[in-house]
Amino acid sequence: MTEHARQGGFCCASHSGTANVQAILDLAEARAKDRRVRLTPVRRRTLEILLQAHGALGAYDVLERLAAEGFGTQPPVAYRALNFLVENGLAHRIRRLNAFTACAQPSEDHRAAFLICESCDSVTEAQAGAVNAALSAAADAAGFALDRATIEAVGLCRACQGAQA
Amino acid sequence: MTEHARQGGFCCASHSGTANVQAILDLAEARAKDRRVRLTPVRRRTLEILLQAHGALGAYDVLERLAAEGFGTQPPVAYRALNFLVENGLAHRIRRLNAFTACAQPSEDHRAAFLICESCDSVTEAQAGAVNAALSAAADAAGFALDRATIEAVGLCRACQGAQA
DNA sequence: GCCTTGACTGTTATGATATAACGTTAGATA
DNA sequence: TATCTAACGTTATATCATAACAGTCAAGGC
Repeated sequence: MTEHARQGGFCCASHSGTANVQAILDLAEARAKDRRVRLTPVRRRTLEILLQAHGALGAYDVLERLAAEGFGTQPPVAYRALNFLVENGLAHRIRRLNAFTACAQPSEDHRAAFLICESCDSVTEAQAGAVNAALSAAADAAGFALDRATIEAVGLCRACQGAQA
Repeated sequence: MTEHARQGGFCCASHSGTANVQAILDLAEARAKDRRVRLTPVRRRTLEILLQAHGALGAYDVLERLAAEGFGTQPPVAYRALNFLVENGLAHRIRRLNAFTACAQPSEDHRAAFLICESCDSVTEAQAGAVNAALSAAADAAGFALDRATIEAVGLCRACQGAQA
């Protein structure tokens, strides 16, 4: 699974609009200040790497890039930065892919659901308000105190549906 | 994470009622016949192991038990049996725990959601009809052709809420 | 400004999870 | 029974993740 590479070909509209990247980095800075945590160089660079990536990146993919730029070369370097970003709502962990992706709308406390394309491995954040509401209801019914949830859908993205048809 | 052991203490009502185990095994046999697949000894035993377990088991936990009973000793033995069960709707993979659990209601094509207790690691299947409906709607809205989904909630089960209060 | 303190970084080492590939065995079926 | 394919068990290796520790740096008290 080393290659989550979707490097070639066209890019989905929602990702890596350059303006957007800058906006998110600014927001990350602001949030760090708010929360009294530090968006250090590795952390910031890790976020940039995720933002520039098409689709989700594995921790070792991120590590490779960080190492190439003079940051540490060992797994904990990547995992720590990634965990920081996840804890601070700047990135998400995609469990099905053992991978991470930048949060597309870090401004909302949005408890995202993810749409993972089986064909091109792209990951899209979906509006998950209704899904989470339904899940809350199901949890309530079971007497379960819900804290957080992983919601990951697998299927075909719009582009790949066309390609397969 | 080798020890998902919740061996001691009381048992949740939904699991390992012995009668229930037999019923599920019978159903598994029937389904195998239906589908023209074989519920071989390893596969059957693997299902039993999952049914007898409290909570989810890691592949290596299952392997250990299988090996002790004279089945193969290497990881693929467990993974193949577990994947067979998952593919045939007799077990579920819990990604957050890197673990597997027997399906509690294999008779329904129920696309389950899971409620994972942070305190005791118990895993409960929840009614997920509404959740899946909401997810389908969100996928539709994004032009995404949904095939299947992972829905895993983390929080506190009823018993552990009491214990923590 | 200087020192203390705690957070952060990078490292070594190891643990945990998962699969590829191949030869052998056993079931189905013609 | 001969043949074919699915399943099994193995070796080997890939992949993902964290524990523990030493050195470094930034922020706040003095």
